[in-house]
Amino acid sequence: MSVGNSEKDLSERPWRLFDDESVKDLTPRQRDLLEAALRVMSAKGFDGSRTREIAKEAGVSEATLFKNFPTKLEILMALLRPFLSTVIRPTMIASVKQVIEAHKGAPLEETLREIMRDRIALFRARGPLIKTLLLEAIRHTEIRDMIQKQVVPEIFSAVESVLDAAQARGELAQRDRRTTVRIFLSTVIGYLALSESFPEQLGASSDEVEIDAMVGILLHGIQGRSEKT
Amino acid sequence: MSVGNSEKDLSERPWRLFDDESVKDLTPRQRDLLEAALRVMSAKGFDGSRTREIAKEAGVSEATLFKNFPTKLEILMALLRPFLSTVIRPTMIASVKQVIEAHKGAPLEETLREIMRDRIALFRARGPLIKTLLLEAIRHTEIRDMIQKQVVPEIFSAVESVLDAAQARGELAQRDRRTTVRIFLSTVIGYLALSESFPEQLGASSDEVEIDAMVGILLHGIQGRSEKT
Amino acid sequence: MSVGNSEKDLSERPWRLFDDESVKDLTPRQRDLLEAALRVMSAKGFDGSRTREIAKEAGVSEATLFKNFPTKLEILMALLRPFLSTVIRPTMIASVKQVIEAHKGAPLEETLREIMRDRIALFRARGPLIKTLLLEAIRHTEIRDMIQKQVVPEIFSAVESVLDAAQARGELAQRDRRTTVRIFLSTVIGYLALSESFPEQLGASSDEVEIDAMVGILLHGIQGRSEKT
Amino acid sequence: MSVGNSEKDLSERPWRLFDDESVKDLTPRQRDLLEAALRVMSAKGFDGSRTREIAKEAGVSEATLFKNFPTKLEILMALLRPFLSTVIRPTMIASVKQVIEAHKGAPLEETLREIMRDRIALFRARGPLIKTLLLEAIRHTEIRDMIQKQVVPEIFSAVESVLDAAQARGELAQRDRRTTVRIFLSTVIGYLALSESFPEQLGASSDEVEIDAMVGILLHGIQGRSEKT
DNA sequence: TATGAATGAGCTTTCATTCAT
DNA sequence: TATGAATGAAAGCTCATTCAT
Repeated sequence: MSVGNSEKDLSERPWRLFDDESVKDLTPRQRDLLEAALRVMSAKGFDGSRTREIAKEAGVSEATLFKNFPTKLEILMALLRPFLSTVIRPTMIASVKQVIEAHKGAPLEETLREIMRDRIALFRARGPLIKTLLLEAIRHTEIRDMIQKQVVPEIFSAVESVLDAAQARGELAQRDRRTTVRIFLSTVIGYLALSESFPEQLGASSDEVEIDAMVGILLHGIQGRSEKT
Repeated sequence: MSVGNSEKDLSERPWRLFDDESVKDLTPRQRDLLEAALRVMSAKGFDGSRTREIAKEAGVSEATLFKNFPTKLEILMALLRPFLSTVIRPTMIASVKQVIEAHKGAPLEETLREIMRDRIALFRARGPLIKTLLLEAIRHTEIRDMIQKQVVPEIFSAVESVLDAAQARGELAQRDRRTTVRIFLSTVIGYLALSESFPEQLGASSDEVEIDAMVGILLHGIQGRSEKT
Repeated sequence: MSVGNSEKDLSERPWRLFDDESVKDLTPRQRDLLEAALRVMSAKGFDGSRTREIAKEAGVSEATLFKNFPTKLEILMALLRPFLSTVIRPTMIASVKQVIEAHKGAPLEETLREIMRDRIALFRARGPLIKTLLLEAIRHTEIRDMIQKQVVPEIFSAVESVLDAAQARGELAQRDRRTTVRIFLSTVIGYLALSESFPEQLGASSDEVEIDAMVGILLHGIQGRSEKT
Repeated sequence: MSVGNSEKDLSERPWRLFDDESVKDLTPRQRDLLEAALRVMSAKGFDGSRTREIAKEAGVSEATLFKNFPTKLEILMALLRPFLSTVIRPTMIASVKQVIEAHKGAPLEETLREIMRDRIALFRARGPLIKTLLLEAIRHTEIRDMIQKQVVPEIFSAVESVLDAAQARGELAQRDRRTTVRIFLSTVIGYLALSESFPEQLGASSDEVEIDAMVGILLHGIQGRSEKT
C-alpha cells in the first residue's frame, strides 16, 4: 500500500510567499507589509488584527501602511491573491499532464497520491494562512467570489482531467464525475480541516500514512465493487 | 447503491433551535434574543455583529440583551451549546444501537447512509449555524475547547462503534480504525463545507444522491481490495 | 495637664444612626435601606455605589428602593440629614449651657476639652459617614448648601458662646472672636481629617492624649505652659 | 500682633500649574488637555466629569485625549503629580534651612508664619485642585498611597526639623514633637478646608491676618500674649 | 405594596483611516 | 515619500430609573 516515496518531510517543500510572478509587481515595502500582516493575522484573525500592530511589525507607520494598501481588507486580498494563484497552478496542472503522459503503472493511484501530497504540503507550509486567513476570507463577499470564480473551477477541472484520463484507461467505475471529484476534494479538505483544527484528537500518524490510507479507500471504492456488494 | 429511501427532502426534518431539553431553562426572551443573534451572526459573523443590531432584531434594548447574556461571547456560547448537544446525541447514538441490533442485510451500508443522512439533515436545518457560527466559534478558545473535549470524542466513539460492529461481522477490511473514522468524517465534513460554501459550483444534485455516492465509494473502498490491486 | 477624666473609650459613646427624633418619620423599610446605603456608600463612595447593590444589601428590589427614595442623591441626603442634626445639637448646645453655668474652676479648658471629646467621639462612632459620605456630599451643591446654612452657623454660635463666657470671666486674650473660633474648629477638623485619612502616619496615641495636647496648645500655645509657661 | 509683611496678596504668588521641571516632559497638547481636565474636574469632580467634555474643552477629539492619557484615572494622576511634587518641595525644604541658618530674631514665629504663608499661597493658587481634585483623588487607592508614602512623610519631617531647631534654642515647651507637628498641620489644613468649603461663613479677613492669628495662638495660646503673657 | 423586567442615555475606550508637515 | 498626530464613528457594556403586573 505504501509508497516508499520521495519527499522526506512534506512540510519542507519550498512553498514560500511571494515567489511567483503574480507578485512581481509588489514593492519590497509591500512585501514586508504583507509578511507582517500574515504573521499578525494568522495569529489573531482578520478582525482581531490591528493595523497599528501590522505596521509596527513591519517597522513602518500606519500612514505608510495605508499608502500601500488603501484598506485593511485590501491587505487580506493582497495576501490571498498570490496564495490562491499558487493553490491552483503548479502541481495541479503539472499533475494533469503527468497523468496523461504516464499511461502505465498504477497511474491513477500514484497521481491522486501525488495531488494529495502536493496540496497537503502546500497547506502545511501555509498553515497559518489556511488555518485562519482562509476562514476569515470566506466571510468577505469579495474574496468568496474570487475563490468561487477563479479557484474552484480550476481545481475541479484539473481533477476531472485526471479522472477522465483514468476512465479512458478503464481504471474507473462508471460514476458521475463531478460527484467523484467532489468526494476526492471533500476527503482532502475534510482531512485538512480536522487535522488543523483538532490535531490532538486525531492522533499523530503522519500525513504520508494518512494519504496512503485515503488514496487506498478512495481508489478501491472508486474503482470497484459496485457490482459485487 | 440505491436509495428507495423515505425522506423526500432532508431539509424538512424537524431540527429546530431550542426544542430539546438542554434548552428548557431559557426564558422566552432569551429564546428571542438567541434567534435574533443567530440571524445576525449568521449573516455577519461574530465580530461583524453588533450587539445593538442583535437587540434591535430581537425588538428589545441593548440593556435587556446584556441583562440576559452578560457578554457578547456568552451569546455565541449559548447559541452553540444546544446545537452541540444536538449534534452528538440523538441519531448518533440511535444509529449505534441500530447497527448493533440490525445484524443482517447490508447493515453497514445502511447505517453509514443513515448517519450521513441524519447529520447532513441536521446541518442543512441549521445551515446558518454551520455556515458561519461554527467557523466563528472555532476562533474562540473557550468554544474550541468545548468542541474538542465534548463533541469530537463522542462523535468518534459513536462512529467507531458502528465500525467495530461491522468489523465483527467481517464486513470491513483490516485498517486502522481511527483513520477510517476520520476519512468517513472528513468526507461528510468536506462535503458539507463545499456544498455550503460554494453551492453553485457543485451542481444541483440532491443530498440523497450524493450520500448514495459517498457511501458507495467509502464502502467499497473500506471493505475491500487492499489485497487486490 | 491631663484630666483624669470620665469617658473610658470615646468610641463607646452611644451615637447611633436614626435614634433621634429627626428620623422619627422614617419607616422601618427606609431605615433598612439607609443602613444598607450607609454600608455600601461608606465602602465605595457615592458615585461608586450601585443602587442595585444597595437594594440587594437591604434585601429588597431596586424598584422598592426607588419607591422609598426617588433618586440616588435623595438617599445620600436622607443619610446626612439625621447626621447633621446630630452633629449640631446635643452636646454642642449642652456644652454652652454648661459653660455658662459653670463659672468657676478652669472652666474654659474643661469646656473645650469636653467639646472636642464629644465631637471627636461622634465622628469616631460615625467613622464611615464622616470618612466618606461627608466628602462625597460636599460635592453636591444641595448638600453643601444644607451644611452651610444649617450646620455651620449653629456650630459657630455655640463655640462663640463658650468663648464669650470665658472672655467675660477674663480668661481670654483680646482677639477677634470669629478667628479664634475658626482656629479651634480648624484644629478639631484638621485632626479628624488627618487621623481618618492617614492613621498610620499619625502614630497610635489615643484621642484623649491628643485632645489634652490640643487643648493645651490652644490655650497656652506651643511655647507655653507644659512646665515652662 | 501684625507682621508688616511683604506679600500684598498671597494669591498672586507665581504658583502655576506645570511650570516646574517635574512637568517638562509634557507635550503642549498634554498641557492643554490637563488644563481642560483641571477645569472640568474641578467643577464636576472626577466621576462627574466626562471624557467627552474634557476633550471638547481642550478642543480635541476624545480619541486624541485617550492617545495622550490611556485612561481617565491617568489624567487625574497626571494632574496630581506635579501638584504633589510642588507641595513638598520648594519652601518646605527652604524653610528648614532658613530656620537652621537664621538662629536669632524670633525665628520660630517667623518661620511658622512663612511656612503657613507659603503653603496657603500654594493652595490658593491651586484652589481648584485642592478644592475638588484632591478630595476626589483621595478616594483612589493609587493616589492615596502616593500621598501617604511620598508626601506626608516629607511634610512631617520638614516641620519637625523646624521644631527641632526651635527646641534646641529653647523656644519650645517640652512636648511630643509629632503631636505638635500634627496640631500645626491640622490648623493649616483645617483653615484651608474651612475657608475653601465655606468662604462666606468665615468672613472676609485676609489670609495674612488669619495667619498672624493662627501663629499667635499656636505659639502663645488662646489665653496668651496679645497683652497678657 | 413589591418587584422582575425593561430601557434611554451615556460611559470609557478602540480603531481604521486621513492629513499637514 | 514617510509619518506623528488627529479623529469620526462606533462598540461593548453599565446604571439609575420606570412600569406593568
